[in-house]
Amino acid sequence: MELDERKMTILRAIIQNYLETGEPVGSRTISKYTDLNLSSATIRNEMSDLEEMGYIIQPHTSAGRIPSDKGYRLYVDMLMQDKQMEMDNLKLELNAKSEKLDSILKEAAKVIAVNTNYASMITAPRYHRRRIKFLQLTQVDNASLLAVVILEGNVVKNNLIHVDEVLTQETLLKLNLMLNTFLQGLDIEEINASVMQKLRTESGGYAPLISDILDVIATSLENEEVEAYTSGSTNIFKYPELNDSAKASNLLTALEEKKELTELMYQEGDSDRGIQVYIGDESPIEATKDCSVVTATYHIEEGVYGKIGIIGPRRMDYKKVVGTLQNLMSELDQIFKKGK
Amino acid sequence: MELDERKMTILRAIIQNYLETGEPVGSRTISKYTDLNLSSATIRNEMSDLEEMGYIIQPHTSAGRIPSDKGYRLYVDMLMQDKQMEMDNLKLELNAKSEKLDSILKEAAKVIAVNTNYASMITAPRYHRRRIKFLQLTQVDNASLLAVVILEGNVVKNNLIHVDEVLTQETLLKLNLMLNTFLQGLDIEEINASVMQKLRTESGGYAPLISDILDVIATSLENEEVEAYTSGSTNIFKYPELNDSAKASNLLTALEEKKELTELMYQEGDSDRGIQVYIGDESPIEATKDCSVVTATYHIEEGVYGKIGIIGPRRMDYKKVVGTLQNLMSELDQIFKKGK
DNA sequence: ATTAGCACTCAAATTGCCTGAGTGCTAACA
DNA sequence: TGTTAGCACTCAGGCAATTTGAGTGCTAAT
Repeated sequence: MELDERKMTILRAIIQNYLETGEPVGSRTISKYTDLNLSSATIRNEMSDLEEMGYIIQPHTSAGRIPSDKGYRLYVDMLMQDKQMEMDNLKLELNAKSEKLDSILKEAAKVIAVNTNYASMITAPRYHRRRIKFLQLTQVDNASLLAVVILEGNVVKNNLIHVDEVLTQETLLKLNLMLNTFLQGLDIEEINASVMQKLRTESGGYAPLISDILDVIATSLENEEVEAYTSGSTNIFKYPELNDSAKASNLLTALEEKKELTELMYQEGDSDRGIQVYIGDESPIEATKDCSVVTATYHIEEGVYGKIGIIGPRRMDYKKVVGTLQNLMSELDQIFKKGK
Repeated sequence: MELDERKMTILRAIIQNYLETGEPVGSRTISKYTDLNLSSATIRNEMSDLEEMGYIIQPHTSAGRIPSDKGYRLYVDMLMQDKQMEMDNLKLELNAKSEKLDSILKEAAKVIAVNTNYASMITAPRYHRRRIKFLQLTQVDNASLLAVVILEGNVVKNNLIHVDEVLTQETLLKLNLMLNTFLQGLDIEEINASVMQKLRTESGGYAPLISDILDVIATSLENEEVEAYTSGSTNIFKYPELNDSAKASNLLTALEEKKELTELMYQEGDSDRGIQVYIGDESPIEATKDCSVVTATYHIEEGVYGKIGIIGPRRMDYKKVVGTLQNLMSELDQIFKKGK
């Protein structure tokens, strides 16, 4: 059987109607809805065909039809082809003077959630391949040193390190110089045993201190779970089909834990494949089997990028979501470019 | 009418039973439950009295009784009097080497949520009256300065500031020295116009830069919404009485927004009144009208403290919750004392 | 190829009935 | 005078029967 023009029109009508109402849609509705001027009976025949082909489903005999995952998939693929999305013009309202990564991200998550009425999540750029740009030790008081590490992309990490002795200004200066000389430009994985060994011998009497410092820096950078911010998770209550307590609880737990979702977002290998859409069972993780997830990538610079995700019901307004994401992506790209 | 010993026993029995089951409790249950050896009929009479006094409520004719807010209140007050709480011994598993405030707090929130099976929230210590301990500018690259501010309690804040010119090492050193001399030991509110004026004149050619810097520092410290972390918000699904979608949605929104809850926690003026319990309508905020909220204070040092809150159903296991909070409070107090 | 008509199906809402838990009251008892 | 047994009454919740209405599939006519 062939998926001709008319069948497509009908399918699209079914999907769009279902997106709006969330109720199974019947033949009569379609007959009025479209401008095909066909009677409900004809539509019925076509719908029967569409069902046979697997694009729509009858939840039970004598109910209307709803799109299957396959149907959604077709619809989404069509959408993605005509790139011309209408975008509402969203703006991040940010404190321009000082750029704080996390507040940008939080804001972005919120903007998305509010605009789309779905749940959103955004991950901080991944440390992976992020290089050390600058590094500094400072004596804060008798017992503690402050270690500040700035990574490419101007991500700042700081750690307090407890020490037993007070270091002189001179020693600190020496240590700082040394640390920077040896570590600048390296990414975390490149700080291997040989580099560390060299540092230790160079440091003269301060080998144990250096070890400590490297240790703290390394663990604080490595152990870093990818930071992630969610927003609008309660939006899911707006969609009755997610609104039974078991499903809602699962989803909310996933949103609270974030870990699994982060994996989902990064799971397509490391490359940036633009906007990805997971419909229902297509998703590799259990928690979102009843939802759709749309993810996108934003860039800070070569090899440093983060992800944005939108989680909503299967009958998500894909058009709007994709548009919003594209918009936000470019907005973020711009912000980070300016920051450089 | 008087609330004699026997009535108290019965009331306590009713509450305890209701805490366990969540179902209205009837006279027969109590007759068996307590060791008073009274028939259900007698209990009925007593219950009728208790209801008249407002300690218990009948959700509908011919159902059992449930505690009223007044009843809970009495129960909680009694609890608070015999301080001897059993505490399960919870331990924060923390990376001992570097102490990062936010990870301690996150961990604490989680520990509470897991231990109690309620939702928890913890706020970072309030900046209020927090003094500047140390302050440093560093040139990161051609276009940006890094400003690190360490506050009492070893809370570290950092900000990148964009500049147009490259400063020499010497200038930086001078600026740093100056900033520290003038600002050390001040709290945010003490940085007033006169201090700023003095700084500007002292700085010679760098007045505009200084203004910028002060601006960034001040706004970043002032605008800081009190940071707050929540955990276990999905625990509320475990309690059927909160589990209808309207209530759940409200509560979860409040937990996500955090703002209102933060206000609740700090609303009792600034002093530390130990453990506070808000039962149902006693709470000043709308979102928790169907819940109980228990808050406690932990201390970092004089005048610097944060709050912990537990949000659960009215029939919360107050005994356990209060115990857990006391335990955690002392645990936190200890951690921060060690850190000093 | 399209349509009107009709019989059929099934979920959801409505109704009525029953049951069991629980109460309040009264009269009897210690 | 406080306690208890007994009984009538209430009401939520569960269950089954019934109705309703939206929607389908099929067939015969156009």
